[in-house]
Amino acid sequence: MAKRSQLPLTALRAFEAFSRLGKMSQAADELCVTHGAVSRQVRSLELTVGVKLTQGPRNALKLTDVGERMSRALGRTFDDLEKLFVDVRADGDRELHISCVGTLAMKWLIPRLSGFHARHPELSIRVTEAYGPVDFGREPFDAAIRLTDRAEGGTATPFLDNFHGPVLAPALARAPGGVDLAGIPRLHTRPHRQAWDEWSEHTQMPLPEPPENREYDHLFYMLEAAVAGLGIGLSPWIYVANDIASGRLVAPFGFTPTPAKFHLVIPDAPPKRGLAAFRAWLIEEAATAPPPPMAAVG
Amino acid sequence: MAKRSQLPLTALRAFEAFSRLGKMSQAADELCVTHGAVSRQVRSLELTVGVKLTQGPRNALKLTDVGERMSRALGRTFDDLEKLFVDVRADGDRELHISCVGTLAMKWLIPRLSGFHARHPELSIRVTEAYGPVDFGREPFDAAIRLTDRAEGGTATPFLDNFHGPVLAPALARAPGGVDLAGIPRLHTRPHRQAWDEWSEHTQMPLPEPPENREYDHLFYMLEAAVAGLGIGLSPWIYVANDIASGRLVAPFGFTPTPAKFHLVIPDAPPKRGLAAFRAWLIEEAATAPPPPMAAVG
DNA sequence: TCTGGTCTGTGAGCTTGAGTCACGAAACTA
DNA sequence: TAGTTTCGTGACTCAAGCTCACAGACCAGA
Repeated sequence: MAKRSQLPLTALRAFEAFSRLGKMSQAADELCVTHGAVSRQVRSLELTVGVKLTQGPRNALKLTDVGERMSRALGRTFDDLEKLFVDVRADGDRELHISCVGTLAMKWLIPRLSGFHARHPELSIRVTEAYGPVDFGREPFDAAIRLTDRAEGGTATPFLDNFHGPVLAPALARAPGGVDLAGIPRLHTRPHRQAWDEWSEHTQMPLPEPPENREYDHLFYMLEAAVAGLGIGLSPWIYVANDIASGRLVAPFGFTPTPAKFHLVIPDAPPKRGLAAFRAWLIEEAATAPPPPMAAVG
Repeated sequence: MAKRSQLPLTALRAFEAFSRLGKMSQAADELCVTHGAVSRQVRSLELTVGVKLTQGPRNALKLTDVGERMSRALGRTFDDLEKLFVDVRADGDRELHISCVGTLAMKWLIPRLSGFHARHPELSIRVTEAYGPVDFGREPFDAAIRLTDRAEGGTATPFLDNFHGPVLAPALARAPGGVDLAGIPRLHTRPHRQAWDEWSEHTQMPLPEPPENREYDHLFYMLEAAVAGLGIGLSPWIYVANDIASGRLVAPFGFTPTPAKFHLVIPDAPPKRGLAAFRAWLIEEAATAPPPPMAAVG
């Protein structure tokens, strides 16, 4: 019986508008439908509750007593509902939800976010790790950060160049005769096996067969292996900047720019409040980030 | 912006059910839909409010903080809505809404209703005047009273025979030579012009041409004219029983049953609470009503 | 009393939101 | 490793809900 799952919500909304405005045609305007639609909805509501809610001649419809009572209660309830909805939406306005490739998020974006919060205390950033192409019509993201060489599904603003280069533990690099790619085990990541070939192409450096190839499921594991002296790995600059600064890793060949850059992708449709500020901050932050040691031009 | 006219009510209901039950599949059961429907609605709600409401792996979905707050407020609001709806429906249950041919309502039903109220104080009867065939699927009536010789759109129970006969003012009837249909102006009602012919047919009485024919828009006007001595009119018994008892009118030919009887028509679908009591009372009341003076069998 | 204006009711037909079905993926569990 | 539970989703379907256009009821002013 009368469970909430069966509530005729559309009819209730139509009746609420009619009862508040007094005229079906005005209610229709508010609901952006025709008066006929409201008329049908009100009639259908009367049928399901089994009570007449309206009375009087067509051109001067009034509510019945029951209709009057229902109107008052309904009005309050819809006020609540509307307020709730607006509140939650306001939460949404205060929060920028960024979809970001996980590695950049962890090593670059999140460590810098406190600066953004200090400058824009009224905005909060929520970062979700994601990799594939983003579809703003399907997921509630306000923007996405992706490493790509072309825009995809929205307007993409490049804000950070990407560099990569071989890194290894200092102890391994200090071997007699300098760093020889043919003499050190080579470390790979499974998601991006072609990385070394790309680097060779970008730098025009020959890539001799190494004594051994090791493969890791994730860049972080690979980097830990490199720090431990297990071989030489290829890594984007931003992920190892700290390790190089602290001397845990060295980059004997420097870093080379890749064609792909980090882009901020924003949906074409509605420019969300705070997004411009975020983009400006992002570009500024990227500009002040320390540049990598460049590759010795071969 | 975010006006109540644009509220995604279905999505809100789906999310409310999901947030209360914790599982999409349970929410789907409650709403009598598939889990896919709930999934889509929740996702669409997240898109329109621009906030993620759920998080976690598929098989153990949780609400986000915003989702949690929204859930609480939504739950309360839907509680209100459900309660309101049930209350109004309960009003409907206490009230029997009868569609009744106006003349019977005024002269017979309404004067007797106090007896019904005394016996069933928990029920209230609302009588609306109507004439045409009733469509319970279109109007919120619980039952209808019609003068007909066949059932129409529902189950019809005959409860009161219909009689008709010529009536006129006593002064006019006392004319020398008794009442002569050929010598008295004949009164008609516009909605039922063939009434005199039907009476002639039922009684096998010849119907000579009168000196004059007068036509009235409504039976009541015609009866007033008869009381005023303007002519002889044909009226159903129940409408003139009081006038005859009080001597304002006389019926020199008595009254003749018509094939049509008064029927209580009730919808086939849901037997409304109190309707059985009303029908019983109606039949009883009709049985104890005084019979008319019968026609002298010609 | 006529005429024009306002408002709602309604038959017929159309559009699209909401749902179904069936499959797949992700996370557990034994 | 197989089985279970649960949610996400592409493709398709269907009827709730709407529009359109007309009609009927009422009113007001000339």
